[in-house]
Amino acid sequence: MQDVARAAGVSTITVSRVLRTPEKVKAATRARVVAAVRELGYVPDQGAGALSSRESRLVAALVSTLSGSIFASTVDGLAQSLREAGHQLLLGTTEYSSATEEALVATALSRRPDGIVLTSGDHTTAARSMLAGAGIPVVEVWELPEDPVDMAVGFSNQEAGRAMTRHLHATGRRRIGFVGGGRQAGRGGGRPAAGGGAADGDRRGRLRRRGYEAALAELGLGAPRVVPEPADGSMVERGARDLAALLECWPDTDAVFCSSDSAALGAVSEARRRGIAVPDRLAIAGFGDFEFAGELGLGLTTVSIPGRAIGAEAGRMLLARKSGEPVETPILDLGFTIVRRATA
Amino acid sequence: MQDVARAAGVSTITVSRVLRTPEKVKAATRARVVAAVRELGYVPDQGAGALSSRESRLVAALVSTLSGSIFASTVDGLAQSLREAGHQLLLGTTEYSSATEEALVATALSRRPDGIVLTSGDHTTAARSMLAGAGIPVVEVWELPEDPVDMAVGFSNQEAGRAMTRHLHATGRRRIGFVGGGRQAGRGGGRPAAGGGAADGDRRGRLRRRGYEAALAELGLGAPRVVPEPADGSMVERGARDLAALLECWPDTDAVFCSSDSAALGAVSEARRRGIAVPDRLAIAGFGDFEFAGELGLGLTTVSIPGRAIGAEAGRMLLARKSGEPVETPILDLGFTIVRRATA
DNA sequence: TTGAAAGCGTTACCAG
DNA sequence: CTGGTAACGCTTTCAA
Repeated sequence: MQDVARAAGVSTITVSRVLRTPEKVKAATRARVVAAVRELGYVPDQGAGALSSRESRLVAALVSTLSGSIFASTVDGLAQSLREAGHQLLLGTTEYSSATEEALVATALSRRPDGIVLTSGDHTTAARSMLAGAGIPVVEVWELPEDPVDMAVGFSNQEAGRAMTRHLHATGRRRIGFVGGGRQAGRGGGRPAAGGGAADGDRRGRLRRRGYEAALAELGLGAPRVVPEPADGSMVERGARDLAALLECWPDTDAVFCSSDSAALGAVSEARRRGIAVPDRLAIAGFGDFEFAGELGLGLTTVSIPGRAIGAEAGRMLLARKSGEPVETPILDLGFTIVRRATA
Repeated sequence: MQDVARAAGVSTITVSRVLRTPEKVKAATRARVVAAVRELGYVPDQGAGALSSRESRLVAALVSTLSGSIFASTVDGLAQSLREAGHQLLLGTTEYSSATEEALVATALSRRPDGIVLTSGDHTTAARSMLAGAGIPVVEVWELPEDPVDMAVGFSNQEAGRAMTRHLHATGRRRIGFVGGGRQAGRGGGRPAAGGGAADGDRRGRLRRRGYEAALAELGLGAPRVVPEPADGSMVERGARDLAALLECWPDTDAVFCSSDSAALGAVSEARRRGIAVPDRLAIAGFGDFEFAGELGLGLTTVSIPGRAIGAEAGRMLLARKSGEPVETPILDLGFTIVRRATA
């Protein structure tokens, strides 16, 4: 910056002003500075600027994973809305471990971001207190926590599970099972089904399952039909194996709600292998409306989630809050849509 | 940091040492400092540290998009390998515009990252010179550019196109078409098929198409069969429409190589709609080995790419270079695999 | 409209 | 093993 100042015959602060508030500098001076900047290929150091101005123009996002159709579009939407507002995105992946999340919250905060986005509603107490103490806006996405740290954008996973179960009931099904999610709490054990494409944390899957169970109770459909210990492997494989196990226990099952489209894909495959007519003998519903859901005569009935919009809104809320604007809906429910296709 | 120092009865530099090089501080002192850090909930400011040490522990990644099964796992792999090495990821999305990329290169460099990863092989001259002038390691991923800026990790898209075309030939096909990629250069116009899920830039699609054309020539299979102006819309839709158009022009086509699995999915759907037997009457091959490729009796024959490994390797190369280790293979070909399933 | 001085929170360098 | 001092590159605040 000093080089630029020297070349333009001004002081460094004038260079700074040309870059940040050009209208406050006389046109002639500005032109000289701009020329010098170009000439020297000067790229300002935002880190130094942040240190001085106490504004980093950085937003951190902590997601469990990017693989597997779930959060990628949310991050994409977030990155885009931040870019348009001149902010940058610091990304961390927690791999579904809240211990890792806690560590990442610390490293993220050490960059002094102007805000932070989390794709998880449950945090360690240490993480929560760091977040609260950071004094920056926090947005939790993809669910609507009962006890949000600050703001939230998402939808009710429980309502989604309930709604789909009721949809299955409305189409005449009475013996409805649940596949591919909701590992028992306290079960411990390894990370949730890796690779899969649908894993989005036990927590949310459990919420959808709770909605399923609530609907069963409301509708008087008897006890839940869930295989106790989900298989390992990818979500697709798990959907297949869970369905097999489920039919083992309850052969008369006439519908299953799968915790993700990937699991539903596996379940549909398994049903076809067994010669079970879908949906005539067995209705299958998914969750997520992944790319493949509408294709191939598969026509998967599923729940569609506005993933990209969630990210974009999170960015907007964060920046609004930062610039002091009041955020009218700090807990924003973007809802979900039941997409009725062929399988249910 | 001063507060911590005061609380522990030491100087700030000792606090710094406890945090960065604990072994250089006497155990007793260290314990006092650690206690004070915990007590006060002190989180060091890495930005300030970076300014002082000229080491940001930040790596920037510029990808075209995260949506759509292509780069998500690469970014995931990168984030993970960086995290394990104590570095953080700064993410930007270019939305397939090299003008946006140029702007993002500038903003990324303004954070003084220790390295930068790009999912594109073509950059504006301005971008190239900024990258070269930054004096940091650069890794281009997902292709092996002829004229790399610095290092590269990926595979040959052209070879992949050639290999799959030869595979189709080896299975007896002689009238082979190409679907779903390779918009004509210089055509201008809007961004490449959005949403799709398979779009990974015109450039790489074009390379695969070039490989397809090379194979046709080598094998004496006549002129390429490509519809001149690809349809808009999602990649899946585009695959369907392109196939329809292709069969319009060359009704006797007996195989198509689709530039992505999404396009192949659309093509398979279209073929089924038309009652065309796959693969008996028409073989269909994809690219990418997306999650759905192996399922549903679809059994899509495709090309599998080690996306996650590409990201992980990119991180490793970057950090190796940074720490002065020699990088034995600055242009790393991770190859591809032809996955033969049912459709071809 | 422009500039000088004083930091921002940390680490490098050199002493002790 | 520990500390003082001087940066790092920028912006804020106050003057001119």
